[in-house]
Amino acid sequence: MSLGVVEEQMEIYSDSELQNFIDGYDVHRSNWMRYVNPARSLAEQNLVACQNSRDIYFYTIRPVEPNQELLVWYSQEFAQRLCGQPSDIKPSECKLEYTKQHLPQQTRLKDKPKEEVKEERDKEEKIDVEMLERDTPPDTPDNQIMDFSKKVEKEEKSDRDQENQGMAPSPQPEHRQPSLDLNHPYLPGHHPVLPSPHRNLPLHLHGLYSPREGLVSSYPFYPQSRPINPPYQLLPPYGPHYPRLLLPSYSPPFPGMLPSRRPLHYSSYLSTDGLPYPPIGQPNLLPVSLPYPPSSQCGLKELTPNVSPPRGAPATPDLSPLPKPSSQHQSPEPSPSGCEEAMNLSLSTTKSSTAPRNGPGHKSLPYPLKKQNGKIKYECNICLKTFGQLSNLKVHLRVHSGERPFQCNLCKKSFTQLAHLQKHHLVHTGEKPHECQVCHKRFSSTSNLKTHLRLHSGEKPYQCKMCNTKFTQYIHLKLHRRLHSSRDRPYRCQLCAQAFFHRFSLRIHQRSCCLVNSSTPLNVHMKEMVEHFDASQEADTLAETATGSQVEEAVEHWLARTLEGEGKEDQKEATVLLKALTAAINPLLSKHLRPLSQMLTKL
DNA sequence: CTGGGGATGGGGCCC
DNA sequence: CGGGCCCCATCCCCA
Repeated sequence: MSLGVVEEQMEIYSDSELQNFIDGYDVHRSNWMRYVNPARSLAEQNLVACQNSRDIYFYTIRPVEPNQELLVWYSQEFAQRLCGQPSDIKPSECKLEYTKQHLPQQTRLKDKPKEEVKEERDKEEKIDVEMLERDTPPDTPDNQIMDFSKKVEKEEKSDRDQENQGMAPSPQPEHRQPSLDLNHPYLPGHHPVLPSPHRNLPLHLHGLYSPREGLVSSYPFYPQSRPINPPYQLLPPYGPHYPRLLLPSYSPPFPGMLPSRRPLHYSSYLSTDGLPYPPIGQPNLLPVSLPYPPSSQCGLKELTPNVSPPRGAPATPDLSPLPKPSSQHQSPEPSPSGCEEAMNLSLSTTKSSTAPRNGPGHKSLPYPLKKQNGKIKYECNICLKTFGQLSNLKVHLRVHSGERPFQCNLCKKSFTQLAHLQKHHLVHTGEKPHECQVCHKRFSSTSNLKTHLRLHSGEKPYQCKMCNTKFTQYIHLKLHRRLHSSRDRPYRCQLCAQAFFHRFSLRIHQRSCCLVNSSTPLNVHMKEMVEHFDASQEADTLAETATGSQVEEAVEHWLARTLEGEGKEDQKEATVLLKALTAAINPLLSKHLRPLSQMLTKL
């Protein structure tokens, strides 16, 4: 096998109905045909394909040596034969649709009048041979291949008949190098295309469809208005926080293997356990791209193309992560229609079944939808945050992608939002538009003014729960807390090593939260409460020899003070905790401790 | 150590 | 859908 195994998926349509389907993805179901690749030239081919009715046959035209790649040259003759078979499909009605996302717009060809005639004939009946392709790192085991294929899209009329060999970029030596493939099979739509003819040309279709024959290609992510040369030439490096492996929106090759979607993080895919896909042999060789599109032109106006590219590569919508499996396709059968449906769990497809399929978003909505309280929420697939508006999510995604489209032309700092850049400009101008009405001191930001206003109002919203010291700024409270943690705590629990200032605190701790499963959230909360009480004024004023009832009284007092102004839910929870605490404090109540602990655990 | 201010990040929401 | 505005949170620096 040469570098870059290309596996194909071929679909034969008649009257827009899937008639036959050859699946080369499922290693368990496919045969040798999955290893058939497109030849780059006529001379290279060692395999010839032909269609007979709804079947596709391949035969060798020369000896195929071991480890030699199976290569098919889809010649013009083949196209004619394909359409001319005595099937129920008339030759003149043959149409092949082919789309590659990363096909550059340059490869499109101008319409030719002949094609229009053909289009008329297309209306009667047609064959759609969909070829899906994926590139695989050369040494990726077959059973460890992720589906990088890009499903063929229907094209709009204007996109039809635009391709022929002559105007396509001249073939170059094939670059089936991992370094390319690993980064770019899912180049964002506005990103450039790899130099490889494998990307630049619909290699499968070399010679298969001349313009006369109505080769149809559509590049839904390369709208005509989109500049050919994108501002960012290559996928920029990613921040370490960003998942190296992101899934395309394309449905999995093994739908039945999909686990329940919830909760599903990207990390889930990275895990070796319960992979929805076959294990990935070499994750580093997998395509790296973002699951979401950039905010299209948004922000780019702020950045000239030659400035440092965003760290996160914007991606096309169909780079979205896996759509959530729906109940409609529980079948493990990897049918193409199933794939389609899985992909169609998208906003765009819910709009209208008659909507053109060629636009971005046809295949999948890169923004998983969620319903919360009857309202549609857009969920970030990376951190699972939800947003009420799609635009908010899009902006948020820059956090993960590292995209910072708004750059200051003075200091070259870049920002995720235009508003942030605008605020930043005040640094350079020295402008302080926000004035304190009390002391007339001016501030550059409203938030800083608000913080300042607390000085006048005396408001100190940040209070240390351990010592009740209040602060105007949260950062001050955080710094203050370090003091508590640095103090010596002589009483250490032998079970969990937690230390306390007071012996009675240790006693409460050992009789309550350390007795039950310490990993339950409520128990963790309880541990914190004991810890806070231990550092409180009430605890400090208690003698180490205090009786159980005295400790209990101090706890109640501390809790009441702490809960001042807290919400009812917090108070209710605290009440439960208090019962547990007092039970632990008072030996007479200790007999109730176990059921109480069990109750807490269940909570 | 506390407190004040500057600067920035990021989300919500309206237009 | 994106821009604009507002808000809160956070970090850093310095007195």
